[in-house]
Amino acid sequence: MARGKGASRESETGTLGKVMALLELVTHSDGPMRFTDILALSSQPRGTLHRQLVHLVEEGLLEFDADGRYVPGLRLLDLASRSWARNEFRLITEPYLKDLQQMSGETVHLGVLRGTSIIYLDKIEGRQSVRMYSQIGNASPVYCTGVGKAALSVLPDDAVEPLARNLSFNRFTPHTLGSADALLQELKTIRETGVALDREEHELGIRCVAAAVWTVDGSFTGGVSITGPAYRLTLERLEEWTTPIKQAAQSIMDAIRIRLGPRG
Amino acid sequence: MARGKGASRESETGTLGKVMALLELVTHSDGPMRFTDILALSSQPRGTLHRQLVHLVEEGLLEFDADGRYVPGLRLLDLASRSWARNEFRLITEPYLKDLQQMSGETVHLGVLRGTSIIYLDKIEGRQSVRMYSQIGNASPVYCTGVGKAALSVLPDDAVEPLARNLSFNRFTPHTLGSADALLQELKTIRETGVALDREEHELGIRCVAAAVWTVDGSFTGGVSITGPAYRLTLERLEEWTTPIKQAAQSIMDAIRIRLGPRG
DNA sequence: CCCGCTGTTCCATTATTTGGAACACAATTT
DNA sequence: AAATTGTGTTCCAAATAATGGAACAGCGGG
Repeated sequence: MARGKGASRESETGTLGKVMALLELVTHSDGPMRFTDILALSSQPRGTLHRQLVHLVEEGLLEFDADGRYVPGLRLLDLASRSWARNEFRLITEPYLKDLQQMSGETVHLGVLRGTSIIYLDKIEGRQSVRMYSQIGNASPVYCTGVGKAALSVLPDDAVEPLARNLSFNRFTPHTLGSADALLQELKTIRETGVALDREEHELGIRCVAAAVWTVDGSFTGGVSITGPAYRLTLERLEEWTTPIKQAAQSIMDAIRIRLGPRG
Repeated sequence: MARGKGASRESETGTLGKVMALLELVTHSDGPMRFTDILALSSQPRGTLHRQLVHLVEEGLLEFDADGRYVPGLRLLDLASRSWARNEFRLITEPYLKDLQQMSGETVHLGVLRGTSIIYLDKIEGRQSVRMYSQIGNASPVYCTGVGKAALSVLPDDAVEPLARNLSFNRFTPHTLGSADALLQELKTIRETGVALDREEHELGIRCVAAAVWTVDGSFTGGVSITGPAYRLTLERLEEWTTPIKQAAQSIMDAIRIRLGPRG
């Protein structure tokens, strides 16, 4: 009942919430974790922690490797592949992504806003696309990705402000936006031009142009982007692509409206 | 304590088990489900079911779309992408898969046995690899895939028998093996030749050669395969590839042994 | 042989889940 | 328009599962 405006991380979902926090802990770590590693990070008594881990392993969400360390389980893959294969927005968007890819020759992404992250829902690469999963599903910060900034630019003001204020700005490169004010300022420009640029803000040598894609009912807030190495994606190039990417975003939104009715 | 030999689906993992069963139900359905749809399939009282769904939604494992239907949540993507990116066996195997792909020009898979399914851990396609996720993470039956049969062929006898007896054989094509006996018979041949063939047993027009990859401690049982359209993968072609694929499997097992110590 | 580190088990206490029933609300039928 | 059926949501005492402290086991090193 007491769901605040989003200040403190409250409302643990009973047992499930605790177990998921644990799963997230192990999944987001850099490598396999031993019991003690987890114990140190989880602020739970040993007995409890142990039982929760056993449950997660029994469910296949974690695995207990031969060296006695916990690693993410493969059941997650199965669940996720179905989640992805059936995603409505991804299915609708797919052909437009392909068009953008062909037009530009560069890598094209579809991302969606979840909390303070962008989750990449799809990715289409130029030639030999080898490592796809490495990007799809990845959660990246909103404030240093083209799709992230584009998505924020179409949120209502009363939603953007608090979200921006709550971010912790990690300086990935010298160009990364470093404060809520800087971000809000940039969003103004994005609203005027209709496209968001990532000028090596997340990774040095990588630039991108993005346009927002959203539904009025808020069920989807995200964007599409064209990404590539800075030496190919000169500022002139990016400029050239602003029109096609805005058109693509518009076409996608039209398609969503047709497929999903008046919600869009 | 009472973990039977695998006869009846026992040992619900307390609350987590029930909730995961629910998540699986929704995730494995053909499309979005309404509350009532789920209620009909879940044999739980409305109140309970409702709260569980709310919890799953709060955790991002399910989403409640604008039409009031439940769909798999995107948090699964994030969890899975990390599970995949870090998977030890996949990382070790990757270069060998690439070699096989280059040698054959066809699609190459890495799969691992989980229960009575093969989960595809990796896939490398020839040219434009567009739909990757659609295969990675997918769980396919053991008895009608090359990787599945190869994996079974290296299990100890006392493990194969009960597993085979418990399968329900779904006839995907006229060539699908239809009984435990047929499967066990085929496994004999596979043990002799060292490779497993899929002669359009899962999908008409698709053939594959596979070789098993496993560790003696049982922490990995799976295989690699080369898959493609029947008109290109003639029986002579498959024959040609038996040696390279067996060599690749052996190299992978050597690499595992080196990386993981004497476990392999 | 003893010590310290790691992981596992036990069980009374405590908190959460359960599930029946009542409550809303909308769409359909009479 | 009123009644009915179908859907989804809320409530709360009873049943059940999770908790967590402490004791137990195993092992490698000093």
